Amino acid sequence: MVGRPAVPEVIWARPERAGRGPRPAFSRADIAAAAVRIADAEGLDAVSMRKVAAELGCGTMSLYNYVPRKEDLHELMFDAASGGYEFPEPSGDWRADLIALAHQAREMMHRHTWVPRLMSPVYGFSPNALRYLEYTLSCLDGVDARFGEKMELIAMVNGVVTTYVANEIATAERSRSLPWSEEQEQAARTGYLISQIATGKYPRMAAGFAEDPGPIDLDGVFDRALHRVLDSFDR
Amino acid sequence: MVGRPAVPEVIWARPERAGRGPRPAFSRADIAAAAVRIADAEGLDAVSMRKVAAELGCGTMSLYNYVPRKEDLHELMFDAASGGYEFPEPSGDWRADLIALAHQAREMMHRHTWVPRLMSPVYGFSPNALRYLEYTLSCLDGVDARFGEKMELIAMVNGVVTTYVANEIATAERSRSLPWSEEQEQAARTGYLISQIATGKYPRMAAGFAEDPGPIDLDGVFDRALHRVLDSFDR
DNA sequence: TCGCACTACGTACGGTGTACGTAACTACGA
DNA sequence: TCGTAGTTACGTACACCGTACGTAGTGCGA
Repeated sequence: MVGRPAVPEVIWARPERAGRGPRPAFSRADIAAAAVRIADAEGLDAVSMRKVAAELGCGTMSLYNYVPRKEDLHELMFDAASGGYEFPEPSGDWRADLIALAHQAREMMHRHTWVPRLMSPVYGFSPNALRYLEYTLSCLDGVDARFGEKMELIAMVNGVVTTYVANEIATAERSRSLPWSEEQEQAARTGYLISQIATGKYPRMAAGFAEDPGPIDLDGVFDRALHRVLDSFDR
Repeated sequence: MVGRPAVPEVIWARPERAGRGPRPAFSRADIAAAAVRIADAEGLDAVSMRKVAAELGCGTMSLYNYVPRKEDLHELMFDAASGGYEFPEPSGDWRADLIALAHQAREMMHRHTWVPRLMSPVYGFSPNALRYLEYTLSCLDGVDARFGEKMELIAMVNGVVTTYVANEIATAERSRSLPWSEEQEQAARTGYLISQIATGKYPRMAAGFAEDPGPIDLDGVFDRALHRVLDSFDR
């Protein structure tokens, strides 16, 4: 009898080791690490129950003893990726602290490009997500604001980070599953865009692209957006 | 011979009607509408090539004459959902105009809850996306800013709308595929959260939730975030 | 009129998540 | 101490997915 429940269950509420029966061959960390290895190497879509089980060296259905649904595997992955943060003692300058944390998050997502895609479906509070949240709140200890306001600030910062990194990554991550190169794809897209602009139906876009400011400075765009959000809370 | 290309291609660059052969039985709008019907009724994951073909009343593989890859079907869906905007003459108050547009977008995403999930993978410039962009730029005609700055503003506004609506929707959209009710799921999640907070490991979250400000005012959260973004460009 | 590019679509392949059944194993209650 | 209940392990099977490929019919351009 496989222990899949007929009632909602948070995977983190399950004990890693049940009382009876043989001792589990793998820990949650083992499983998460295997899934993360696959996702890093071949992309999130390559993470299947079969492949993770093979990576662990066990039968496919054995995995279901540890992870009742694939969604829970994603939750393990997200938590594992969130486990690498450094939480230095808050400096007293909450803006600087949040900026540093946002940069950590951005770097993590560049290392694990599948994380932004997991942000929407995974809305749970995994252990490392809770640690992250608590630390962020600690950075705001000196700020005179209600809890709700602080949470809104944190949500906006996290939102900006996720949104912007997702955009930065989009092309690269997409091209993994395509039978042609990223450059070819880009060329086709921009070619169509240029042809559309050339129709004259979009004069403002035409004027804008005529300026040609050279390649986009992604770091600058990210930092400006981040600073704007922080400024908007810093009246 | 099915006309699937070995080279990248933007679906919008394809002519709807080829010269030779029998006239196509469906238009792109027909196909998009069928897919949208399914997604609205059963969720995005229920949109498969087979189901869309069945909804149209044709064989599965016939659909590939119109839509070379499933990704293109998503692009059609996104464009169809973006086709319902109203673009009133800009009032001269760009903040008000962008707020109105953001509210339109939010309402659209509440009607078509699958749109936020399509925002990341679909990064193309569909016809209606271009119209939307051009209109947004026209709202900023009087603003003294470079093209790049305006685009950054638009990106932030769109980002906020998508992020926030995605969060608003997450629970409801998720619960569609689950064998239990949304309320049961919520209860399990918050139950775990409470148990974690009760451990004392997260004192700031504990203190915050102890305040208990009642149910979250989603409209207010959305509007505040939107206003903050606009303010940050309005020095 | 010829030929070719197109439409239509059935079949088939390799993949997916996971329900279910069976066998081995171990900690707990008696 | 000894069942036995609950766990681990895992093979098989089902329904579904995207889509490659082949074939037949259709109608425009030459």
